[in-house]
Amino acid sequence: MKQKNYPFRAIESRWQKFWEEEKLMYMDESSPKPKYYCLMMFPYPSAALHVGHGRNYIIGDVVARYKLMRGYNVLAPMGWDAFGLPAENAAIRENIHPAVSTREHIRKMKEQLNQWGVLYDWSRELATCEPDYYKWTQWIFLKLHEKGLAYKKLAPVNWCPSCSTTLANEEVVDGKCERCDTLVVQKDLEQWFFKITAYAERLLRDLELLKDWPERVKIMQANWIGRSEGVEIDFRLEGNDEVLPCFTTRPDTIYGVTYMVLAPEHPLVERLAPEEKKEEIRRFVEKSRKENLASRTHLEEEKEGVFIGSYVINPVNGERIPLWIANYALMGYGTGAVMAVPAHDQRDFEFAKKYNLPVKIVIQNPEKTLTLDSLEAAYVEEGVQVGSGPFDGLPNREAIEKIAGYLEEKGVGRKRITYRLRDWLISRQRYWGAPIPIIYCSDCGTVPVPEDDLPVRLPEKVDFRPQGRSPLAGVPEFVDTSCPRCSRPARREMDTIAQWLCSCWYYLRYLSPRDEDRPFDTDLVNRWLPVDQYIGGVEHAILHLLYSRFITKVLYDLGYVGFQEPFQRLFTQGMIVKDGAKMSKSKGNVVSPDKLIAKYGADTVRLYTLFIGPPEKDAEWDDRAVEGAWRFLNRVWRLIEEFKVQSSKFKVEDKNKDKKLSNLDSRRLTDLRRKTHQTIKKVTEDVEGKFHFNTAIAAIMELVNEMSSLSGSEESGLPVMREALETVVLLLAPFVPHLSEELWEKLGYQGSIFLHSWPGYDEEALKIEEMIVAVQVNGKVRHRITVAAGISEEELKKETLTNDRIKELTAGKEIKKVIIVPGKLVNIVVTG
RNA sequence: GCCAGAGUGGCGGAAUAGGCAUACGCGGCGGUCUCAAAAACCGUUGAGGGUAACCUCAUGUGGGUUCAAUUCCCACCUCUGGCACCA
Repeated sequence: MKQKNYPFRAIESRWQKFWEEEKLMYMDESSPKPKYYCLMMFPYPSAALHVGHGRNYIIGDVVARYKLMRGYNVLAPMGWDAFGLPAENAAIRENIHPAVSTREHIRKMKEQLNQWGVLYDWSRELATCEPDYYKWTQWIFLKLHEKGLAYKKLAPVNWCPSCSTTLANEEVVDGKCERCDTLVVQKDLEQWFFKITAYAERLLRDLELLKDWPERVKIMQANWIGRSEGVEIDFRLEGNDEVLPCFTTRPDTIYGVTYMVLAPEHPLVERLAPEEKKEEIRRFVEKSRKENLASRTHLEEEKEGVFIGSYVINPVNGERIPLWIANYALMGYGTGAVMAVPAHDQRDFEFAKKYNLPVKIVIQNPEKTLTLDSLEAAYVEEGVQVGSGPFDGLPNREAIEKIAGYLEEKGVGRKRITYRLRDWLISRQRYWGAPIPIIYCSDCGTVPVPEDDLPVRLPEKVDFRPQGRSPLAGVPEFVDTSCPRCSRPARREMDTIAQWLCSCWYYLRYLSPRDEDRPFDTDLVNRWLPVDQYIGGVEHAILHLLYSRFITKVLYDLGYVGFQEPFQRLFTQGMIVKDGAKMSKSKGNVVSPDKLIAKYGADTVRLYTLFIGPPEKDAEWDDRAVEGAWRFLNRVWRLIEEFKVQSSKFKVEDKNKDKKLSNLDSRRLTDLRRKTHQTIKKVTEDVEGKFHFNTAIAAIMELVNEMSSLSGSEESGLPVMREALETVVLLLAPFVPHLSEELWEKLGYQGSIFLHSWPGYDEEALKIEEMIVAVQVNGKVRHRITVAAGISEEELKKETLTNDRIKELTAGKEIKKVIIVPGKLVNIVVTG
């Protein structure tokens, strides 16, 4: 007989059409079923998707379809993160208007999603570049502005020379632009910021609420926020009453301060320098500004500095402390001033050695006495206070508290908490983004655009190629406007909003995507959020997820939403790599799903993608291994074809399984029934728990293997066979939906399998009559015996010790101990 | 440097409230079908030894706890990711 492959092409197109017509995945607002919001991170429409991207959508689709079968009212929407640099750069490269290329990319990607059999409620589709969406992104900007959380200031900011725009701190990776790897430089620019630092504490604290987030994502966010407790100490400037505050986490080392360092950008530098030093200092400041961020913030970089020429006074002992500026002090952290304790800080130590500054030991090592001559590195371990006046003899851990208290009492310091987190730079000098809704009037100053005037539309006819200033500056119809307050001529803000803000709130918009009167419906949103399951790549651990949490908290404070965290559960899937590397066009290792789908169908690609390994881990793609998934699906197909032939031969119409099952005589059938129910249990647990689809699929394969070996059985076995087959099809449904629908129909059912409920298992069927127990001698498995399932420990012991083979193995030896592990093994400990 | 996570057959990976290591799949080998090949199907497959029953060795390395360790403890090595002059 010629083996025929199953006709996946016809099956897949048939069911894709059916699902869309039946609106299978369209959420029904009036449904009484419990809600389930299953959200996948929406993509940038910049290029065609590869199999690595597919993993995200396939996992999400499995979860959505599974929840559908579990009787939930599922919301699984999809949209497009369409604004921002990737879309704009692609547009520049292809020399097509971003609006056109974006639309084209969306069309292509949507087609791919459809081919994968991934379902969404397309009636809720949105794109962040549409005016009816970005109108509300602008509205959020205005709300933050109203609250004093959006401000403009002149500051040294990250500038990417290649992208010709400023970047947020979070977009600078290793001193390079996250997008194009160009070295980022510092520039002084007037830019818009969001005061995310005002939420630092809450963003950190509320991580504890996120019980179902991966631990590593929470750790990454906590590190990024970088809370540290310390003291801000006032150092008086010598010769006047001005005070220079300085943050430290080590007040216990205050007696060891031998110099002080200011960041080159520190505003006091210019003023404090005496006339004869000004030139030298100006040159140093210039030089360190030119250094890019990458080298300014790396340990390996040589520390350099210049003595300013003035002094400050140590508040605890009145010592005169020289003031320096150095490249290793950062303006953005603490107060931009560092009290230097070379004996107990490695950076200060290196700097002091280089410039011959004094070193003073104030924490003594209790193990091995430190001396100035032998000190080769800063001593940063714990120890005992020395040379610290009234605090001598205290363990330094205690001294931290004591000295902090002492400084507060004296009024020269206060406990403070600082964060590594900086305010979020939100303006971009690019075209493809939402215009910042601000107008500058020479009389009224900075005026927000009134809500009624939103959206501030992005003009279409613009030369959007990067030229170092905002492309919108070249569009007078856009820039020239009138002041909303006094109606006199005014100018619009020409920068656009960073794309990250657009993706900070899209999950709220999905509930009422066409609402023209408000960004989202508070009632609806409170009913549907937090998102039950968010699925996406770990690369967004900080940027997108931190920003979204921030915006949600702001909206909560403003009373627009009733929850403080947007995403209840988060799942971050691993990357799919090829030849050990991330798929990329430049490496030429991109696996396109199109060819594979044409050859094997979407179900095979889905099954392999899920089977490749645990979904939270990276996995290596192997084209050959796809065959395995393909072979398996064909086997399932054939099994059902054969079953149909067989059952028609016996003319079994009986659907009453229980009656048939009660007089089963064949042991193999009992075993199959047990396997069936074991598989239901296993698959359900794997899907409910950690999304371990790989082991769930392996379990189904085992069941199918057992059925194959049982082919050609007698008539009485048909109901058991039928139950097993139906189970296989139901359990496979979320993974391989097209084939499952088709087989479900072949088994005689009408309507979508996803409207049928997920199978439950029968505890009775799981029971076993006898089991195989491993017998160990001194911890090594030597034999196996078959015993009744309900056997007592005593009986099992007896049974084991009287067994001929065991007697042989223990002959001439003294049995010291017998260890019984119920249901698993017996270990006989012998001597000799 | 610091913080996570991970090291298991030729390969992807199973199994950790300690209890039969290598499930499932890929690849390999042998067979069936075929003039032949491919596909498909069936069997076999950790390494070494033995005619065989069986034996020995194997979960990154070295120790430890235990009747029993991939799983727990200590030290180290390697890889991946994040952070990295944050005072």
